[in-house]
Amino acid sequence: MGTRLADVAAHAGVSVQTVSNALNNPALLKPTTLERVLASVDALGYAPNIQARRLRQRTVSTIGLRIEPVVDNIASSLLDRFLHELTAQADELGRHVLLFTATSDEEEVRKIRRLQSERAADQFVLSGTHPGDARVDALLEAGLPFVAFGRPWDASAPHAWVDVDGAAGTREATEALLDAGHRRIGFVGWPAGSGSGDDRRAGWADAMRERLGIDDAGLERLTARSDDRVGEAVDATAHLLPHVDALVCASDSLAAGAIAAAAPSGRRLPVIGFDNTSLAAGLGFPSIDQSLDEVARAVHAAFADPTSTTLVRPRLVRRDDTRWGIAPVADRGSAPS
Amino acid sequence: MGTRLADVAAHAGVSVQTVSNALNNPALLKPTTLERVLASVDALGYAPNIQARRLRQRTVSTIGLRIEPVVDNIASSLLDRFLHELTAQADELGRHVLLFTATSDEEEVRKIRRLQSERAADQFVLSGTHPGDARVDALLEAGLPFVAFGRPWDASAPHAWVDVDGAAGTREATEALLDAGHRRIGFVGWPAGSGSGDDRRAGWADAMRERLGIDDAGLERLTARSDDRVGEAVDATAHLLPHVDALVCASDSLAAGAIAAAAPSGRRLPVIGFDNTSLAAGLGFPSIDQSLDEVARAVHAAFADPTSTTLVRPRLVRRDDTRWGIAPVADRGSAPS
DNA sequence: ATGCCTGGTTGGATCGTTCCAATCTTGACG
DNA sequence: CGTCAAGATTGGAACGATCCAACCAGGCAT
Repeated sequence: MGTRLADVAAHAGVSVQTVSNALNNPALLKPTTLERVLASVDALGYAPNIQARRLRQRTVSTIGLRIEPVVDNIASSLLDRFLHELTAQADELGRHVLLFTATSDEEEVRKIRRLQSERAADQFVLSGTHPGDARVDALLEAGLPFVAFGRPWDASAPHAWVDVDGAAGTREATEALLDAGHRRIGFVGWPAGSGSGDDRRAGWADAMRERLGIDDAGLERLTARSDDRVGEAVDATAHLLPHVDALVCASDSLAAGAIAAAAPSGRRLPVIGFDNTSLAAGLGFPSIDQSLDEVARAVHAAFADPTSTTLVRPRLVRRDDTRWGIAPVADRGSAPS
Repeated sequence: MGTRLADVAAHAGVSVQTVSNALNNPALLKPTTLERVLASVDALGYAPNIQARRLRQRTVSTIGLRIEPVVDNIASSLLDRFLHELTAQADELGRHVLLFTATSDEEEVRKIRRLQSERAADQFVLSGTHPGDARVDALLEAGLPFVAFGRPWDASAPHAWVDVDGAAGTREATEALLDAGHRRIGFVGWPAGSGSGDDRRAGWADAMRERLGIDDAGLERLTARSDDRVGEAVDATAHLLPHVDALVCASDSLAAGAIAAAAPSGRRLPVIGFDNTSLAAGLGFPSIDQSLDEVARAVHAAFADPTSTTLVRPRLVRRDDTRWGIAPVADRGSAPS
């Protein structure tokens, strides 16, 4: 509990500084002294007072991360998983993760400023960057060290970022369906202009263009758009269903909506979601997983190298659950002709 | 950035101590000085160095909380929501939340010890306490300040805790179904012996006994049990379906399984889940919500009063979504005779 | 022997705040 | 007009670590 460096020093018969060196710079000590000191350290169960260290070193190695207030939506689970990975890895790197909440981007920037100036955190992660994001420029201008989870849509200066290659994910999903014999593969996405939504559609579109030679007009006819809610997606996909034999979706909510829309007909329609949330796991449909462990790894690395930029490749998680009339991806039997 | 108490003091023409008092104990100052000092404070944009304060005060007002490593399950989302609430309220109380991960209860205790002795956190939340939980006794013995989220199943000494009254929740759900005219209301739960699982079943059982006079044998015939996975729940509820006209479930996963099992028949069967996770929101079935905001509030309060024990009442969230053949709770039309 | 260098070790100052006790004001009152 | 108490302000010592520069022993060259 209350053992200080001085106690260990007295116990080992050396100076305070030597004990400090034993822990932080062991190479400086004569091997025999080192051994003796370390023995005293764990004889007394000493652990350094982290606050004192931080005060002296003028660094807190703490990552500040905003989390959203609770809402009844599904999207947040993605950030939660990222948070878990980030924390697990931070443990090993001797970093800490400090959470705070904010209800708007402006408030987030204010709180980051505050945390920085009161030295509660000295590194920040901006998650969910989007086109027109004012946070990036605000932090750049203030000279605050941060890594963005999300590519720079329109930042005025370069900065460290990590993002998931959504297009690569939907492309993989689309090609898996093509390989399984499907041809009329539809896409259910969000309204245009959302950055990552457009990115996800692009992967599907590219694959369809390349492999089947479909033109833009044709692609548009295979596309449905809806806000990210199951209920709305049900309605939005209804008109698309007669014309497709498989679906790639920009999110699991949309996928769930599509499945709900298709269920009454009794058809076996392969549907692939995005983000691999609990919704996909629960309903049992395949989904594209964002590899958040890799994202977290890249974020940690980016704190050391502020010029780093990383695009992580997501991977398709297959599921062979056939409840709800969901057909597994590789189920050739469900592919017409 | 680097403005210190001393800078403010110089600017305002007072001593360092006076500035400190202005911020922490304003009543001590003459109103005119107070005003002058505060003016200097925000003229210079001063924010106290939190590390220095913690070092001096020998207290860090930081709550340590373990989060589970990522797994593909649904249960974790509950803890995540609790985390969000806890954090949001901590912000306002000047507390911080520090996360760490552990893969076993033993590791959790070790890490808590460590965080305590290095003064990284000085308050802890133990979540998901269960019968036979060794963590509680370990922390009690070590004299570490903690609040349990979960009642004390077999702790050897009293301690602060907060829990959700699961029985009250399932009772409310059951009574809502009874009021809607249902009589043969089944229960889908976990294998006996899980503490909170037994608690949730008790609420349903009590209501059925009191209102319909069903005996234990009868209740047992209306019960299905399954591990907390959608797939298993589908199989486990199959035999129950012919004998019930509504279901109360111990979790949303179980509810989703029950709904999946009932879907093929085309029946409109009201199903109520527990925890109000994204699965319930996504599929659109009613669920019992744990009121995690109240839980978080009680946890914060318990840190101030270590003898505090709180049982929070959950509330039924109704949904009138009829996809999947889920009937809304109050839908009399679906209630037979 | 004197000086010099290098590997080990040490003392003292410092990070920025709050605690504690002492000092200075002020005003009321005999 | 001096005394005393309460009110307001202040100086200095902590909190517990690391930084920095200085010290010491001894091996080697001069």
